[in-house]
Amino acid sequence: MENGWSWEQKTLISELIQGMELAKQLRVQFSGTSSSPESTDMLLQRLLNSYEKALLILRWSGPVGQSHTMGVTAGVPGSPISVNGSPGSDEFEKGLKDQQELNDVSKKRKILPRWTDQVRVNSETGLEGPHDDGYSWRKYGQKDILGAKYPRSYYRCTFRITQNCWATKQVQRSDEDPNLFEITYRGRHTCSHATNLVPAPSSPEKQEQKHNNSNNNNDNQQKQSLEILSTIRNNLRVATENLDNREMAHPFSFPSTSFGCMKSENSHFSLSELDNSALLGGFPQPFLSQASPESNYFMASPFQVSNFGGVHLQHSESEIISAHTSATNSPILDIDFSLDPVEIDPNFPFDTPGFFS
DNA sequence: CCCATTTGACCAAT
DNA sequence: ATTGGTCAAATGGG
Repeated sequence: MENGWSWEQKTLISELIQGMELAKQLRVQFSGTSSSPESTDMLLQRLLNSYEKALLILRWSGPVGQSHTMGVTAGVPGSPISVNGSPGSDEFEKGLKDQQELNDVSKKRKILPRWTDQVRVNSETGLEGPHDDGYSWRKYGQKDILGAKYPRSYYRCTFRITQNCWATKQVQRSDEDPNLFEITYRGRHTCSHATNLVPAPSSPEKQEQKHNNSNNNNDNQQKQSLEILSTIRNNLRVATENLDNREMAHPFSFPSTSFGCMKSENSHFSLSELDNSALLGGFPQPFLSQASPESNYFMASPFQVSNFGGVHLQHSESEIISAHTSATNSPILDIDFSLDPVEIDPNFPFDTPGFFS
């Protein structure tokens, strides 16, 4: 299956990614040394931002002749770490095989898009874990893995119930390098259409959910708004926690709510990020922030990329667009009862709201 | 009291 | 039977 990208485009992308990876490695090295001047960090960050933007622009313009029916074709993958031994092509083949099998026999297995990312954590900077990738996760399990030194943690989206968001992730600490975490994402977030959470109560205190509820379009959203509030609370908390980091150097600060299940503490969003949010109808992705591995792929082709900047896409179910856009206001229950959420993959990547300019 | 995490049990896939 | 993944009761924090 061809994804529509020309060879030149692919090459261009890979070159950009490579440059970005190198820049990130450089930054890691610099951040290790205490003697790195502040300006170096900032320069590197700006360098990375430039890469981000370039990649974004490239992808927004899309592959040549690509039909944009699927909306955004790809997000820029996040936080590529080292290029070390990433089994890119193997994974690609694997994904391809899976996909073929999936097409041939409609296996009723729940195969969600899955990709892994690696996050390195500066252990001494008070950062406790790789966990803040911009989404609200709820831990639901932990398991000792055979042959692994550290247990694996299982997280699901906080909004699984209320918004039928089936994104999950697994966090596995690396054996040899305890500062390295491998995070496997499964499924994508569909929780952002929590609509009217835009009014960011600048006071995170327990405002009455009921009041907001009247603002909410539906009746069954009571619990939802409650969770939203808690998310907002989390946002604020995290935002303050992370202030110590290098993130301070970043010119853009986000209104700390607004994005569904997204947390917005990744303050080094670039302008392109803002554009994203707008284009995607409030469905931002924490692109590329080195601290935010959550890099959602939104691609028309199930396996457009196999190894994109350190993010290994393992396989991806073909995207089924269940278009509950803002027009449909009660999509959750509908999906809940009429469709198997897993099989249908209620993810609605983006119905290309952004492409009509 | 509410909510998130912990943790052993359970289940499903090899 | 073993292992990875999820559930859900218990626990603990705010």
